[in-house]
Amino acid sequence: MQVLKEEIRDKILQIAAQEFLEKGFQSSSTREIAARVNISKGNLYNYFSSKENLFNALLSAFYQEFNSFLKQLWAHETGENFTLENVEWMARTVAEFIQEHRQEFILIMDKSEGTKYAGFKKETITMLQNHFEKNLKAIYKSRSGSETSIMQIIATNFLEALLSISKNCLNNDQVIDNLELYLKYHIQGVTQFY
Amino acid sequence: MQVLKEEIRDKILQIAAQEFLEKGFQSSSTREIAARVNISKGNLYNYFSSKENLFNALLSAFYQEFNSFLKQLWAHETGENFTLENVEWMARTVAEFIQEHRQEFILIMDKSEGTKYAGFKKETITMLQNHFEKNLKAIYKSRSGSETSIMQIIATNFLEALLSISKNCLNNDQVIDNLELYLKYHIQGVTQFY
Amino acid sequence: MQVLKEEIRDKILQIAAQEFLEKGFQSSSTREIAARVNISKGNLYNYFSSKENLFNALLSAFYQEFNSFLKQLWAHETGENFTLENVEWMARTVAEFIQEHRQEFILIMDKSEGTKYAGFKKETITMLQNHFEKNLKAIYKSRSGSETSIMQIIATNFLEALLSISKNCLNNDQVIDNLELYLKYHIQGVTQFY
Amino acid sequence: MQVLKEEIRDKILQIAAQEFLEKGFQSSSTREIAARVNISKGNLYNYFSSKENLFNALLSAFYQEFNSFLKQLWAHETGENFTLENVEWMARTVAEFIQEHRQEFILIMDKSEGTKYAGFKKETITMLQNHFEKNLKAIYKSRSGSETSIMQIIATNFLEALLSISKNCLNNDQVIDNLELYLKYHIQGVTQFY
DNA sequence: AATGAATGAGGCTTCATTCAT
DNA sequence: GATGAATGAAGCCTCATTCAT
Repeated sequence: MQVLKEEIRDKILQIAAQEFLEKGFQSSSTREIAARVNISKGNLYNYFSSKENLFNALLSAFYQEFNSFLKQLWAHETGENFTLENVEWMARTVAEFIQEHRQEFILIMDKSEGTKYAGFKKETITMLQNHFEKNLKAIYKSRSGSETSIMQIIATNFLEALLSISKNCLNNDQVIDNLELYLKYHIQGVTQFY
Repeated sequence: MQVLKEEIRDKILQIAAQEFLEKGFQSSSTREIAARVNISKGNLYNYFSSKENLFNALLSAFYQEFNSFLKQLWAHETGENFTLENVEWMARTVAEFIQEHRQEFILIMDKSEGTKYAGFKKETITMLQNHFEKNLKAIYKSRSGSETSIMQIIATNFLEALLSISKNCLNNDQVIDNLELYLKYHIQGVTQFY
Repeated sequence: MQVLKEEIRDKILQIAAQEFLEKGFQSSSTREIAARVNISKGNLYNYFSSKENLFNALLSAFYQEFNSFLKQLWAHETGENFTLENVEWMARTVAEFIQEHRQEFILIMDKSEGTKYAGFKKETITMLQNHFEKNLKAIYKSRSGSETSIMQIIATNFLEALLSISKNCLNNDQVIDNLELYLKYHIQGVTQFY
Repeated sequence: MQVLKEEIRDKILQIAAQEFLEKGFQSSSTREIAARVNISKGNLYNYFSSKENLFNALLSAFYQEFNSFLKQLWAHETGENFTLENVEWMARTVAEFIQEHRQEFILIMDKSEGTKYAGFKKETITMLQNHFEKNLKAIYKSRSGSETSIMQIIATNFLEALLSISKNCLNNDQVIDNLELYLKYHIQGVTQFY
């Protein structure tokens, strides 16, 4: 029954990802993961030193990449963001990223309650919101600190759209297609505020 | 004694709603709820036969109402859905509904992991999607069962927008304001598809 | 089988004390304690919120008392410490204290590795050592910080003598007898250093 | 290969001794020992068939030696035990022994909880006690089996003094110095009982 | 109806030891 | 001999639920 270490490690990561995706971090159990991997509870800890650690192993690389990715995205912005060219470029860029990081994106945004990434979704939405609020017509700006801005809602939407695409799209073309359509929808909807 | 019982039952429901809203179903504990209600753990089970049962009690009425509400909403649709008048009416109607059912809406959509309502959000999105897909230009229709339609994404967005508003808006005016803005954004974005 | 709460609580404390005395804190197990008390693991935690907490419950009162006791003891010192009268008084005082706190004294001094009391023995010995080093002939004083003073050894001895008596003496008379003898031994042995 | 084996075996023993001294038998882990020796956990079991076995290997030789040493010590006793000469001889003899067997002495007396040597300290104290009780004035003799003799306490002290010196003294001169001082203290204190 | 003690399964984790390679 | 993956019992603790009172 001796199996190569890499194989088992990969299988753990794969099954853990499935479990976490299905139930979220808190509701997943190491016992269940070990059982599905077909190893003993104890052996799991030869590969990952804790449940949270196992979760992090799925995300730490992604975390770095995602932040770089966002920077790169904002950097590309010019005065003419909504040209056809630009939208297409953005759709392709984001689509590629999503395609490669489907699982991680969902995990970090939607399944990380109880881990150090728990607040990441909110942070990202706030970042998007701040970004969206630049150049906003004065009339639509959030009036006082405690009030909700329409841009918070739209930023949430934006992230949820990416999540939705991550959850449901299987191949790259689909992702690009849907993203482009979504961006058109978003841009057309959003122009009235600028 | 009947009166007393009703009081306790109501208080349990109220506190339980708070707990579930804060922590979600799985991470809430009957112990904590009983403690905050100021009754014994045992007595809780005289009112609700299980934790899930208590959760359901918060939602069963809402579940019916929500479905009726949606039907009523669709029923009102005419050929001219996107008139100013219509949008305003819809914003007011939905705002009123949200205002009255804030808690239940958030609970059923976002805090029901581990209960029989766990899949309700997905179902609702599918229902919205189907609705949105009526009258859609042929070119945008989802091509096969397993593929994602742009309308699935937009339906997700729609629901998330309502959730975001539910979570963040405190008074009715705010809800209406934000809903109207969101609907404008949504409609303007969406018209290209029809 | 329903038993009064106090009875169970007392039985837990009693059995826990036995276990801790036999094996020390670290090597004792909550499972074993619960089994010997004849309750479930879970029920133990209705009475004490953790293993360390259970240990502390055995000692917290004693900890206060012991410190007061030492202060009281030092306060009584005069220039003529080694009079027959004084020694007898001290023997009686300490004997009484030990008689009442046999278990706690042993637990805190010898069985507390892994708890917040782990360092208490060392601290107490240092305190005794400092006390003994007052009025010491210059020649016997510890020469540099890192070297051992004979008074450290004698302080250790002093504490171990009390421990030995705690562990082995059953009735009050015995305790007094042995303490008096020990004090004579100690004093006669120690005078040469002053 | 024989040479290699011996080297590893020795290194295991050396590191194990350090670990056991630091943490005691129960709290030391084979994993840590193997890691510090730079061999695999599995290989450790080629040299020692269990954790306890490894502990025993550190002590079995010493166990014999210690008993011989005590016999030799007692054998040297004459009617005039407390002459300056005698005390100096004893201090030197014991000091030499301690200096050579520091680790083993501490291990067997203070770090053997959970091994077959757990009771050795008590046994040794009893042996010392019996020795000290020879020639004791009748009045001080322990009266019945279950009662404590002052000599039990003093024997405990004696052993603890040796332990204290073992733990704290670094070079031979210090050991001799402190032992001599302790013996003076002990003898001067003890003569009253004879 | 009310209490809260009691249960037992399950949660995460560690560790001595075994065993296939 | 050597490796280190694998095991499984045990460790501490939590929690929904039941039950004697």
